[in-house]
Amino acid sequence: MQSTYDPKAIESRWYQRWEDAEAFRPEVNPDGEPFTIAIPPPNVTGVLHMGHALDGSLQDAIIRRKRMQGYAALWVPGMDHAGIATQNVVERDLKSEGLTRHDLGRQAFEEQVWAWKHARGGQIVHQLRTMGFSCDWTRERFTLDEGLSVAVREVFVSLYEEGLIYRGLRIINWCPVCATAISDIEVEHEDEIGTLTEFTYPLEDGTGGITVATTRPETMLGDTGIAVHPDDERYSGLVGKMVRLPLMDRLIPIVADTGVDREFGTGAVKVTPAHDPLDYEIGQRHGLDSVIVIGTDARITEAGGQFAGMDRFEARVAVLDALSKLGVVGAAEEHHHSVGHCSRSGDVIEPLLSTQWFVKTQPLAEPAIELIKGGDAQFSPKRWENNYFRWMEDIRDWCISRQLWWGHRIPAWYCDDCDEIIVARTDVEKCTACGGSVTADEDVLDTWFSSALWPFSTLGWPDKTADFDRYYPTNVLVTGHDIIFFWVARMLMMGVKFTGQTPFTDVVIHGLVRTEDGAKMSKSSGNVIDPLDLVEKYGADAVRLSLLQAAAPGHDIPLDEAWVEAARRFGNKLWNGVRFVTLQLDGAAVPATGGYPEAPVGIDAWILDRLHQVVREYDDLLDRYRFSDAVGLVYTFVWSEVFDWYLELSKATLRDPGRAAATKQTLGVVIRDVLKMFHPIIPFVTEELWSEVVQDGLLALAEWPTPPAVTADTFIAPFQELVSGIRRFRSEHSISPRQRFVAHLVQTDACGDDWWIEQFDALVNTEVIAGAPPTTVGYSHISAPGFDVYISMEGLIDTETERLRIGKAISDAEGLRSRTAGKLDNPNFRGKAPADVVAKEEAKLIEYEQLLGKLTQQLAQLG
RNA sequence: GGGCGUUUAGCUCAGCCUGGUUAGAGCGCUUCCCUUACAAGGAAGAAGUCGGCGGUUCGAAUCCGUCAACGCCCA
Repeated sequence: MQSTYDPKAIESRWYQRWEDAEAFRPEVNPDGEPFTIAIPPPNVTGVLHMGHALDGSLQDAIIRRKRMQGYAALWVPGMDHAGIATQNVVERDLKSEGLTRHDLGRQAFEEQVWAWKHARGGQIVHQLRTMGFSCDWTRERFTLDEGLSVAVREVFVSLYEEGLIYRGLRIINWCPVCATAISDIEVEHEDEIGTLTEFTYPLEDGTGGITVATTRPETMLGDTGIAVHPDDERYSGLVGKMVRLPLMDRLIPIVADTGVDREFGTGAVKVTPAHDPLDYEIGQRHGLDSVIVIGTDARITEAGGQFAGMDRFEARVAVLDALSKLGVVGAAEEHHHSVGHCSRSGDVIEPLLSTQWFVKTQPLAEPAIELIKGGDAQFSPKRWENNYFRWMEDIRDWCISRQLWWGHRIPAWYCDDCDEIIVARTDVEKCTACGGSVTADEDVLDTWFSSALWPFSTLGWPDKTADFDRYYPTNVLVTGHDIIFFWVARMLMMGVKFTGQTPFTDVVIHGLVRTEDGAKMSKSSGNVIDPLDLVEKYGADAVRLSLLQAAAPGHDIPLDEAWVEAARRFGNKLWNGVRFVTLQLDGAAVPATGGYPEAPVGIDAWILDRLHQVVREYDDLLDRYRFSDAVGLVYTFVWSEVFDWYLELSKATLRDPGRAAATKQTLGVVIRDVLKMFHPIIPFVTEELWSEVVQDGLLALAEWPTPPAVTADTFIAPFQELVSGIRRFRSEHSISPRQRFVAHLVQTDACGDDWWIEQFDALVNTEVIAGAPPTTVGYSHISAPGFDVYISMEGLIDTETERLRIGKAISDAEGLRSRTAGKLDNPNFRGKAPADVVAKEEAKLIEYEQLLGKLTQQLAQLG
């Protein structure tokens, strides 16, 4: 073995071997109970970022352990087609050649996107391999695959037939840059400071005017009414009258509507039904016209008269200016309001009256809420359920049509001769009503519509496939809290609707990876940390380990590169620990399973007992998705117990021919089980080390450890305390580690063995004389439960320093004693606390008092 | 306006669900040590009134209430 750990060399060699062995196919455990995870599909345009690295590390930690536990573990990978993003990428390429998609035409454009997908899309799939994620690539899926497209069409048509998908004229969110409608949750609201300006519209009868206020003056071109609250006495005489809309010279009515907020502005509002959701409702109730004055290109339409062709923001200024000239503009004041922006392009959303396809979500939401309430599925951490319920209980219809060319075409055809709309599973050529020719709907579906089907469409649904039968429903879904609404909620709705059961039983929610100082990573602020850079620098294992260490349930993770570096150092530590073991074993292989010593004693029994406890606790934490705690547990166990203590202690035992064999055996199985425990976290280095230790088979396919319970003596903790005490003593007296001295060791409790005497040489460079305490004065005294050590002060110890050392020890011990005594003196504590807690405190009190007695005596003996 | 989260060592964070150890980790800091597994290391140490106030309890970082600051989501 090399003396240093080189992640790059190791990581390049294992992934292919795993795939060659088909290790990631569930068929490796043909008799195992199925365990399935469907990956949150990354965008086909995507490249690996920290979010994917975290999300994948969590899923891999879960699935690798399940595989080792004998489950038929399946992690289904794939990508989604990312309608808008992918179309944008290809359009950008076209633009560099001076072309638009319209120049190519729809079919040629689609071919171009497929060509792009095959040539340059899906980089992320290879990057996921770099991270070591154990997906079954033979089952990789893409949302535009034929099978998944069948699923999409089946769901669309079924929902349409049931009346849960409809086509309708509604105010939708229009993104002028993306040139498509988007759904409500793709709109991000930002608080902005606008100007609330008052205008006065003249009454037709010449008896004055009515003053309204708006932050969007340009929309007045589309006003078709004025609304006031019916109980608003200021305007009660005006309801029913007509006003003359300035600039447009149009007569519009004043109506009374309870939807008007009397406190806002003047209490009278202009009504623009085609460009505001609330106005649209008012317009509907009062039969007002809807005049679209801002088009899909965000410019004023022909209906905007003299302003036609002007950009909406230019028009805002121009309209205001024109109104000023008419003398109808009144007060203007700063106004804080929320403005919707497209989450993809960032452009200001234009509310626009438009005919689109919608999913009627409420009937779908109710059973999906029940899945969680009834315990068929649960969020972890549980508190995210509240978030889910709040959104689901107030859910609004989902606009699913997109004015794009890349995606699942909406399976609707319109008769050219009659009013018939045909929605069908197979393509339609003739009108089913009149036999006339038909025109296909131009639009495609929201990408999330196909993603909502992912857990079952990837397994072959709607066909009754063997995979669907065996691996559905999936067991765990791991994702960030940012897409609970976009994806998790919709999968639950579609899953229960179409398969009759929950698509997954556990929803593990994790946080977002942030920068070291807690800022959100974003391209625009240039603070993005590329996981592949970190992999290059520290190795994929280090990236995985550091993310999992930091992954406290459901919390955001500020990523400090120092953690990644520390994680790589752990890899080096593990590497060298294994190197020590293999040197001791001198070429002998450790069995892949079992091989535990029959009747271990001494340090072997101690470490095997700890191993047993740690595996149990680790399993419990992982079962509860407490990744940070679980990793912390085994990390500390390996470094602080196995390496810092057991390995050091074993050095003495290994020199003893009578005990070396048992310790070698113990070293082998302990390190082997450590590799097993760490494999789901850091697969590459553990697999490499497995090939050195076990020398057979793949760790990825090895059995999860189940070390037997061991009865261990309890001497190790006091012994550790004693060793630390002597080391501290050296440090406090500035005694060089090289300076050897004699220590009289007195054992006050029988330990049943004298193994520790030889340990002093190695651990504290001290010659030990065991037996009775020295009778003369002039000794320093170090105690631990069961042990006393006396060290001659002559030529070694400065009396004044020793006085200070003992004085400090006394005050520390006195603090502990009084704290414990205080509890025990309280009759309520004795009366109400559980007996074992009381007993523990009593034992502590005795220990502290004994220690204090010894220390006081020592101080007295110093003179 | 509604909901959620955060506040613990110089820095970045665990621990709180399920109350009881001398409150932990990494990085940083101080001192010593290149002891043939590892200097990417070892040993020892300093460093925290657990955001404020109030309550429940024999006992609170942990449970409850309240206030403050910061952050996120929804409207």
